[in-house]
Amino acid sequence: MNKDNQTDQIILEAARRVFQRSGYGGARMQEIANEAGINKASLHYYYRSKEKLFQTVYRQDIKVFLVPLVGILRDPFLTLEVRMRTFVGSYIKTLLKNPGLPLFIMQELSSNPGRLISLVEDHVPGVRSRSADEEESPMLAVFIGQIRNGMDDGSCNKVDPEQFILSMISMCVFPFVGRPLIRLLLKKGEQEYRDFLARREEEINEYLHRILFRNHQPIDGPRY
Amino acid sequence: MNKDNQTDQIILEAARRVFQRSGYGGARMQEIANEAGINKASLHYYYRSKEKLFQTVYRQDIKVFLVPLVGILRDPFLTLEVRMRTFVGSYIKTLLKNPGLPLFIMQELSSNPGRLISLVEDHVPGVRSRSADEEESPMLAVFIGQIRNGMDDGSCNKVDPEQFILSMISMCVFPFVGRPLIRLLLKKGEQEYRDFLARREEEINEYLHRILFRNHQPIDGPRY
DNA sequence: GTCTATACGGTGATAGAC
DNA sequence: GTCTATCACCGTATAGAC
Repeated sequence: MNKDNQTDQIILEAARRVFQRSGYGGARMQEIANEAGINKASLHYYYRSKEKLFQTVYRQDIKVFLVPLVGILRDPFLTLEVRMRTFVGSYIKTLLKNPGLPLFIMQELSSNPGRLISLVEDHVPGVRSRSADEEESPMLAVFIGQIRNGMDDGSCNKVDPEQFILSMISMCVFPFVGRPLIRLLLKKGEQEYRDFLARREEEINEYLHRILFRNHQPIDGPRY
Repeated sequence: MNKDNQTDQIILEAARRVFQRSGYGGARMQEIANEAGINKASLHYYYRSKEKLFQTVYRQDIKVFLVPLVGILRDPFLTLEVRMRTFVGSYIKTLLKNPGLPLFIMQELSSNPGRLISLVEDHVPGVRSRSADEEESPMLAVFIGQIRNGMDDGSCNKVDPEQFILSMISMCVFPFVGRPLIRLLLKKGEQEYRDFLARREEEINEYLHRILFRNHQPIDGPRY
């Protein structure tokens, strides 16, 4: 093993795996130590407490999970079509690389909102302002505006923009959150399900296109 | 307080709330006792161990979560359109009544698949047979068959049936799993988000219709 | 059936040698 | 920086009075 690999990084990755597997309450410092191949006391040397270690991991994970999402949703230079395709593609790829991420984030956020909400807000600019001088989240303003414009000029079908965006996110994320249950339902093995997810990107793009641009010709011909 | 209310039922409901809030690892027997308004020792009198209590709760929750889903997916007498609308309507309603259910189920199933998979299989007939004499889950066979028929006779657009069904489930369930994050993203208060979810049923129905029946006229006129 | 008291094991955290 | 040994506490579970 390369000793040049910083020990604190090794610990962090081990902790990430254990926390994602078992959650904060279920994780054991001993298990993290084993996974990192070091002693339990060293954990406390690098990260003073379990809570501190957890927050370090969670902060990074939130960043990985939210930054691509937020960036693409807000980007002022993307057209509506490109924004949607970019979002779906980039998100599925991120999640294929970190399959356990979304469930972990939702789990902890849900069981302890007060403790973690500020960590989320650090990566979601604009949500903090409760001043209500804007009716909608500024993060979605551009996206929603494009959909509204499209509906006005007839290039888009009628949708509730927020419901539409939520549907897009749902189709991308839920297959990872519900993985064990869906695998059971579809009777798919581990590798088989991975392939299924990899094919999902273009399928979602097609669905979104039909919802929003039904009156136009499909971009691709039939594929089945 | 009415003493006729069976104590074991009161305990069960208290345990359900605490387990859903904190997960198995995070739940404390003391907290459950407080929530039930009784002594900690009485928990062990009615349910010998934490594990036993948890399994009782989890078995019921899985049933509530899966039985409507499975029933509608398998029902041999529903047309394709009615099956979809029934599924979405019944599912959103179930989840509005039990908002914490899906995250709880996925969480525990994911952190300890081996321990709970058999509880799921009890309520999902057919998944157990690994004999592979059918290529697909028998539970989805009818549904998938209807979609295939529709594609063959031209009444349906081309979709991957499994991807389509997964998308339907995703749009229904994810808004509940990701509740805290979505609320932040959309800047919605608790009641506001409930209203948003209540309106979601017809929106999803419209989306599914556009995906699968795009060439037909929409059932309703524009609503926005 | 419900309580108080307690046994028992495990867990986070620290002290101190090396 | 990394280890062994140990502490203080907490959580599950049980014993036993009423």
